Amino acid sequence: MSERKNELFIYNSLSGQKEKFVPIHKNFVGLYVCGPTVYSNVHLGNCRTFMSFDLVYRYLLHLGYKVRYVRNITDVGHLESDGDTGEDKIAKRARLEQLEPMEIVQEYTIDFHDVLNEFNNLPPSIEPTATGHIIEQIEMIKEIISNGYAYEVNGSVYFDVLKFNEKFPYGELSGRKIEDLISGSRDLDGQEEKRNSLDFALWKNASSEHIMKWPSPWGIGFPGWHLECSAMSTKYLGDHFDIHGGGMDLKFPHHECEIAQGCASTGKSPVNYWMHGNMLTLNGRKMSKSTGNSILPKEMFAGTNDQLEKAYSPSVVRFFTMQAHYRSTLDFTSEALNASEKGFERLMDAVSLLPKLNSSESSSIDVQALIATFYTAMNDDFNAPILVANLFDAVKFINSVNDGKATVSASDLSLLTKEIQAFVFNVLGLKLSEKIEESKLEPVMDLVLELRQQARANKDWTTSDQIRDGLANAGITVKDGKDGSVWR
RNA sequence: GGUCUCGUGGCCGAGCGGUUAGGCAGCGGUCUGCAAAACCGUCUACAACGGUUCGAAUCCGUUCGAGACCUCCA
Repeated sequence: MSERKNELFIYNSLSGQKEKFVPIHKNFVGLYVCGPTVYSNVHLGNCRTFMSFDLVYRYLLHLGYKVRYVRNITDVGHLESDGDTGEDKIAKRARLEQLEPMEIVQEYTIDFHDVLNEFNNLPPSIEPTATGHIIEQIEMIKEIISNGYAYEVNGSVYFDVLKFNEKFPYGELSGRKIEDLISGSRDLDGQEEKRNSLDFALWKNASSEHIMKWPSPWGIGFPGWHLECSAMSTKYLGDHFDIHGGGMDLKFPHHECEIAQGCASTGKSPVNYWMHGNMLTLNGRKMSKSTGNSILPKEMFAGTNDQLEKAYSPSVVRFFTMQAHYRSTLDFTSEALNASEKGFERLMDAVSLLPKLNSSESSSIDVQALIATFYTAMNDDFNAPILVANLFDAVKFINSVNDGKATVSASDLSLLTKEIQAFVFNVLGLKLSEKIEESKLEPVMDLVLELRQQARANKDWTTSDQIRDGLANAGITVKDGKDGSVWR
């Protein structure tokens, strides 16, 4: 599939248009995605972003790229509020729960991994933590200071945005003009140390009661939030790499600051392609921890949230997110989920049918052309909804072959099977619905269906319906086809 | 207040200058002991008003509505 690599286009937030993807090093891709701050449980909105980039990662792998995927864990330095006076989020949580900060970090890191694993996200190649890279962050601050783009005040170091803007465009990514930013910024407490309110902290002096702190050339303190991503992406991907992703809400100021830090320390912009995933909305509003407008994955799998009619499996939720483009907002409702669940089952039924199909002399449709549409969709900025629509064309074809209303040649069948399985399982990351002890159940079901078939042959509908209803109560659906019955 | 995005049929959601997106739901058939599934057919669209164009959901303008960012958030 290597020739298909040359046809991938990615929407670059920096330029505002789709650009042909050309990696810095042939066949290799460096991908960095901003991870979570582990001070509470991840909600569904967070998960959508990580699923979006999981799709990107998976498709790049499918195209044959060797991808180094780095996604951080923020375990220090993320302040609770603006003005750089707020408490560290993790430290605050630790104080409230009377725990060590690292106990908080551990608890929610495990939760994060569990949930992403449920959604069948591939783990990143490297998952660095901010606290594990204090030295790298200090080194980067030193470089920025020596290049003249940062200054120290009372043991804290701030990035000098106005000075930086003289040489580099600040606000390029988010499309902001520095004058607007200056006039639009509010006066907040605790900013006396800064030369300008736009300046952001690279290092913060820690008060004596502060729990998480480290020694530095400027005294005891802790790193600013924006710095960790710059330090860790540089360490593992170099000072210039291919793709940087994250949620739309990180575009400003976080990613803007990352660009500034990169330029200020190395003289060049750190990233070629910036990608931003859009938000998941609930009741028309962004899902958000701080406003409480969110649903937790565990509530979803258990069906315990009042906003949901019932429980939904991780694969259904994943399929639901894949039916919308990653750059569009997606509205979350039980009704939409129900529709996705039905569609998901139909897709998976067809996929399971694939190996059981009989081949013919020739194919009644152009199978190669059908497969090509899968690539066309994904090459157009990872357009998963189009891919899904095209897969449903394949579903129709598969069912028609199964009904004897269409034909497929042996070679086309093996090709189609290979590609569909690749796109459904490897690219979209969907899984067949979790079946209960299928290996043990299989012979039992064969026996039960055989008995029912005998009853049907004798026109003993009472017995046959009794078996069908009984199985339905056990969560097993029986479908009667021309060539006998199947169950699922 | 500033910057920006969006407004598609009952619901979710693609498309972004000329073709049926797709899924779910609905309706009519085929099949079936019945049901389910599957298949075939079918109905609802592009917020409003102007403009550009041979042609606009798609480009431009205005209005209305919703949302995001500007402050922690994926």
